[in-house]
Amino acid sequence: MLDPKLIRNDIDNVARRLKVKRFDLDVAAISQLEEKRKSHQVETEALQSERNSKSKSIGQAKAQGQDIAPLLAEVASLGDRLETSKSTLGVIQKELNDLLLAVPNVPAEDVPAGDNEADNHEVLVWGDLPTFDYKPLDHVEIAADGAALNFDLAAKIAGTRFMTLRGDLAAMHRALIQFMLDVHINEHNYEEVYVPYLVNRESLMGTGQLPKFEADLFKINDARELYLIPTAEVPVTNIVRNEIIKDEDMPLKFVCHSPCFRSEAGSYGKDTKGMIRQHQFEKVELVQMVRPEASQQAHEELTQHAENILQKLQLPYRKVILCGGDLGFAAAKTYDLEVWLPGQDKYREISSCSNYRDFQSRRMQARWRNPGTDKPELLHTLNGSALAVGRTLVAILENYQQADGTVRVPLALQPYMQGKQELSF
RNA sequence: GGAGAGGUGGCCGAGUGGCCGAAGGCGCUCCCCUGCUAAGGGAGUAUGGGUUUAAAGCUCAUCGAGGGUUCGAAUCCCUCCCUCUCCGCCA
Repeated sequence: MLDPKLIRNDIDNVARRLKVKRFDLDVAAISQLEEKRKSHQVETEALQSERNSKSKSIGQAKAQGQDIAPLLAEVASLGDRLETSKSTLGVIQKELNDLLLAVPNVPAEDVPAGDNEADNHEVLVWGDLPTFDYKPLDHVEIAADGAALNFDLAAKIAGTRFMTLRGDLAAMHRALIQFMLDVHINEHNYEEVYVPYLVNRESLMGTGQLPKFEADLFKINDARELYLIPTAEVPVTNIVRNEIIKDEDMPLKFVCHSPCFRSEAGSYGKDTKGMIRQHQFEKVELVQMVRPEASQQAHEELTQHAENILQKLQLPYRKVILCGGDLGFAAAKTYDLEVWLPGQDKYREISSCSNYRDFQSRRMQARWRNPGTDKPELLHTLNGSALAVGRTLVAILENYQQADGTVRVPLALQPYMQGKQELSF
């Protein structure tokens, strides 16, 4: 959520900046509602104040044994007026709030203009693309012939957009998770957390998935109204919801492995083949809560932490900064890391690292105590995949494939696989 | 799943209709006293919002959450959530 004060005082500027994100802020509707809100709130609070003081004097009169009937008469009509005023205010506030909850974050100053993926700017390219003396296979051709990777089996068990892994491939999948966690914990100084995979509405509101993107989520069909997490970002970031973090505990740096569940409504027809787009996948997620002035620097570092995984695995990739039109709802700025997939002959997203600034914090009331002012202030949140495990597996299969149909195990991963150097299918 | 007890400020804990945003204690901050240590005295110490910006002032809300009763609710009623104890079940 954007700062209501900013929207009140500088709405045209906010609208202008949101244009970069291809979002049309309804300035007229908001200004009008805001005006109504103000007058009704002032009126309601005045009535409340009056009622409070009258009630107090009734109490005092009663304590002194005086007749309170005249006072009661005085207050009689107050209740109704207050009731009316309150409910009108409630309606206005809800309307305004619903409107504001649907307004995306303002992009950072250095976010390039653009409509979609095609307009993202390349920041760097890393690694040499592998060369093959045959047409490189895609991961499905490499692994799905045998039992190692099986979509039909998963379809029987669950449905489309699921997969099963068996044997060495399942082990490599697990090894990747372990490897990534170890690097982030030991080299990048993150604290590992384990969190619920089912979360409530408030948590999803906090990070911005709700109310706008309900269709992308799997919802549990019972009275508890829980949702399967689409990313560990949701439970991990919500650790600080309604909290005031001590300055000496900042910044908080969490790493979390979790499964992710996405309904991917509207994605049908895209990536129907293979494990690129699944309803369930594993991810190792980095989350940071930092002092506001530190978030830009933290964003660069966090992205570098994700890049380090790709570099250790010797996977060629490029880093792009998302243009306004491609930027997510809650993000102020995002770097995507795209890994090279020889089977597709292109770069594909494997990580997305975002700075949310105070957008999520404001929704969550996540604060830190600024020692300069000694007051609670909104902190900044960031997160990034480091990395999406399934897509990393795809990248290894395709980049490390050999003419005889086997796949080499990246050097960094071998200690996590009992020294195994090669997978065959 | 069954039975019971609870949820109050950073923590402990009082409060069962008005004088309560909340006693008292602990902790923390500042000051005083004291040649160290220990002890003692005083003051302060929740969060969010509104009031055209900031500060002050004024004001509203918040005692797990949401409704209700009442002129007035931490306190009474209803629903939900959570915690604890015992029994059952269980990885």
